[in-house]
Amino acid sequence: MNNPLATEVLEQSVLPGRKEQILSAAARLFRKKGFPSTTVRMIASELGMEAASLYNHMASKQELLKNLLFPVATAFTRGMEKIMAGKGSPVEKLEKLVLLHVELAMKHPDAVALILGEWIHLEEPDLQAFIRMRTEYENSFKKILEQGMNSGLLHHADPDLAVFSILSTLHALPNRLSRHPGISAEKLKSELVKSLLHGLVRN
Amino acid sequence: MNNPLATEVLEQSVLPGRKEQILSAAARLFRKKGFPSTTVRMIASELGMEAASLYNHMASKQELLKNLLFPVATAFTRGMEKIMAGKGSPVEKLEKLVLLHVELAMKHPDAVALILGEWIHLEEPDLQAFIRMRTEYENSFKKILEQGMNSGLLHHADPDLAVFSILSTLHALPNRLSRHPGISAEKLKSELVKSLLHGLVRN
DNA sequence: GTCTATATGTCGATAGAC
DNA sequence: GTCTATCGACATATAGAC
Repeated sequence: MNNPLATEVLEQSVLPGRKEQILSAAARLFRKKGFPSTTVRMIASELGMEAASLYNHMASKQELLKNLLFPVATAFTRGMEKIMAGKGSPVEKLEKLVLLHVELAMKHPDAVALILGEWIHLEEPDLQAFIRMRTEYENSFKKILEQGMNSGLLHHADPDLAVFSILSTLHALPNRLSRHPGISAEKLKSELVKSLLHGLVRN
Repeated sequence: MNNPLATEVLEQSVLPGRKEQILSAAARLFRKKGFPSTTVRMIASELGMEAASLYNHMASKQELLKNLLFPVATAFTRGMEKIMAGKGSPVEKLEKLVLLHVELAMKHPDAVALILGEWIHLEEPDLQAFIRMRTEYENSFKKILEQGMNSGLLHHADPDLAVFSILSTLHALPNRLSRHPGISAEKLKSELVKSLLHGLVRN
């Protein structure tokens, strides 16, 4: 990881410093209004300061986006590595992946929400780096699905389409959480596993 | 419908006039770069003209977004009404809904892609009107799911979460199509039905 | 209907006082 | 570390010639 702030941001210390406050406000605004429509004046206003003062804590607005997206992407990558290296059947690994998405979405709803659409506003070379991380994550996901299909635990289906289908839902989780708050991670995970893995139609 | 262009746009005449060319270029750019980051100069440039000339065919950039989003929303609403009024079991209706999303995503990938995230850039009162249409669509979707659960055709599950899960995937369909082109609508629909309705895990 | 020229506003970012 | 003041770039949209 090329960003020393990553763990700091995601572990969200109890007494956030100015940098953490700025990132938090930026995440909320980027999510609500989109990155290009969010002005540095808005971010400053959320913290009761002037726009110029922000530049004592950051280099640019673009840096804020980068420092939100990469810690999230790294957290997903680390989670995937841990799950792939661990024991368990492919089905159990898929359940762990669902839980990973649920937990990160609950812990950092605004930052996680940005991976749905705001990553397109990254500038090079960060944009390519981000896409690369996403592709690797999807490939790992597909590998687990293929293992499940080859071992007979899962029905045979187009693995690319299955990855797309499951990840489309998991990426949208922050939207779901903001509309229906107060659900537990375990409950949400088990409902998602039912819907995503076991299907709705009765046999 | 308050917009006389709607059917015209979605039916995409074989010899598109200037207005249709502008909407088509705008949709492609709004999708690729986002609405706020797309400039009217870019749209004009795609058609080999100057930005000022665009204003002979439109009132504002905002109007372009509106004239792309509402025809799409209306097409989904009309499709839903037709399916709900028709015959068939809840499961068959769900399959028809999947096909509706597949066909609209294939016919108008750029415009349909905008309903994923760009609708937030609508201005009032259009924003409220759009959200209302979306909520009604989701309620109809939920009603069909509940009918399936009550009649024993579907497993009992949280209907709100099921709607969220299925629609998250269907809304992302344009992304899937741009990455894996060349698939037939019927093939894509049947794979999605397998993945979304029947589940992956073998019993 | 398209052009050049421009009005008007806001953006991200910097300079320099305190 | 926060402020006021401001720069230069670029945005949407308009005016008016052709």
